Amino acid sequence: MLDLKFVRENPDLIRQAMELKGEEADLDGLLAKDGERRSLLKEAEELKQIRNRVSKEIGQAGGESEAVEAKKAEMREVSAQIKELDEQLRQIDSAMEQLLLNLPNLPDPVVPRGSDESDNVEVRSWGNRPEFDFTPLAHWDIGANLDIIDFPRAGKITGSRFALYYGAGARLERALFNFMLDLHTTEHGYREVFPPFLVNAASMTGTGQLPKFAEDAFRIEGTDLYLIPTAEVPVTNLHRDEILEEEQLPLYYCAYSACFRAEAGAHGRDTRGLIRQHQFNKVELVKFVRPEESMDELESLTRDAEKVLQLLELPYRVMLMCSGDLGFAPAKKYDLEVWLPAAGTYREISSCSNFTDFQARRAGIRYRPETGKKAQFVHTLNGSGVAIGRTVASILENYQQEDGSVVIPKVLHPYFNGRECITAG
RNA sequence: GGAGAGAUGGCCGAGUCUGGCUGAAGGCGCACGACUCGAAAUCGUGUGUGCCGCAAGGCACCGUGGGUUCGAAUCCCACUCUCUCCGCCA
Repeated sequence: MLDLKFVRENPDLIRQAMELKGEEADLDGLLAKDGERRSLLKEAEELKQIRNRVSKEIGQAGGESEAVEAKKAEMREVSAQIKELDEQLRQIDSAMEQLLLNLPNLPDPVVPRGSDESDNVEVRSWGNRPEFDFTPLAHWDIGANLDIIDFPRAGKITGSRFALYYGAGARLERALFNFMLDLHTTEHGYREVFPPFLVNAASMTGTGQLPKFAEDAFRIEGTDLYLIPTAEVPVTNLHRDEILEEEQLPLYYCAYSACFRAEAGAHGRDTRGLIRQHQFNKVELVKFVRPEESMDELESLTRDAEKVLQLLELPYRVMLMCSGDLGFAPAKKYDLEVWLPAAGTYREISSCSNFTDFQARRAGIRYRPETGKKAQFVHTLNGSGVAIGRTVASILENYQQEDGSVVIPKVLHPYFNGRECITAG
């Protein structure tokens, strides 16, 4: 969310940002309501001032008299007017709130202009893509051949876009999030959090999933609760409506969670395999930082996520998102894309964003720069560290052998009792 | 699920029965000043947030939302959350 005063004073900047991001929002409607609100507010407050003054007089007068009765009668009328104005104000406020919640964050000046993913800029790449002297299989075939991933039965039990793991497959999933949590907590200084997987609407609004992206989330019928699309939601909302001490910053958290996404609007895309599931596992990194440090913190957050892929020896590249592919809430974002040999493409496996004060303002997360000074909004960041399902897909494909087996990345051996290879049977 | 208690400022905690001069006593913490070579202790002063306004100033906020009243932290209703006891349960 943007500051209302800022919006009022810089409508052109907002218009430019929406243009760059390709976002639509009713800015003119918001500005019109803002003017209307201020005049109503003035009127209401003047009446309240009168009421406060006269009520005090009535109290001081004590007892009953004709003069007092006259004042009461008069204030009855004033109160009725106030009630009416307050009702109008309430409606305008909530309408403005909705409009404000639908304005996108401003892109950082360094973000390249562009309309879609083809305009993203490769910042660096790492690792050597494996060369095969056979035709590499897609991970869903490898998983089926080894009998470690079962899509048909997951479909029977639940439906499409769900997966079921057996044996070494299940263990690989578990090994990966243990490995990632261990790495981030011991090497990168993150505090581990194990959050609820259901959150309320206020939390979803705080991080920006609501109100704009309601159809992307699973909602529990008859409740105010949503299945989390990412641990970003519960973890960022840890400090909702709090004022942090400056010495606490920066705060680094990492969390494993299952993630649930409705994938509305993705019909027919990535229908096979682990790439696009309604439920997947992920280790998420979340930071709360001082505003002046957030861009540096984005760099180190991205490096922390990259380290996972480096240790797993999976080739990847880092993409700087262009304005058109940036999305609603981030000011700046890097995607990590991992190599998938069967498709011969890089696929997003992590998304690292600096939201500046956009989420902090929605969620009321502030810090006090100096005792006695005014509290101000922190900057929040998060990034996948990394998505597990896509990591499994990438490992199966990059580490596959001609005989159908899959070598287990070295760094995972301790999580497999030293086992080095997944074979059929 | 049943019975009861509670929710007040950064924290603790009065005020609620008996509505008004209470944005809210007192304490802690914090900031500044005095004392000190320096510190502790002590003393003094100050210390919430948001909104409107060029300003002076005004308005709002005592869990949330309604209601009663000239006037609500205080009375009434609903809801949410917390705690205690009982029941049930992985």
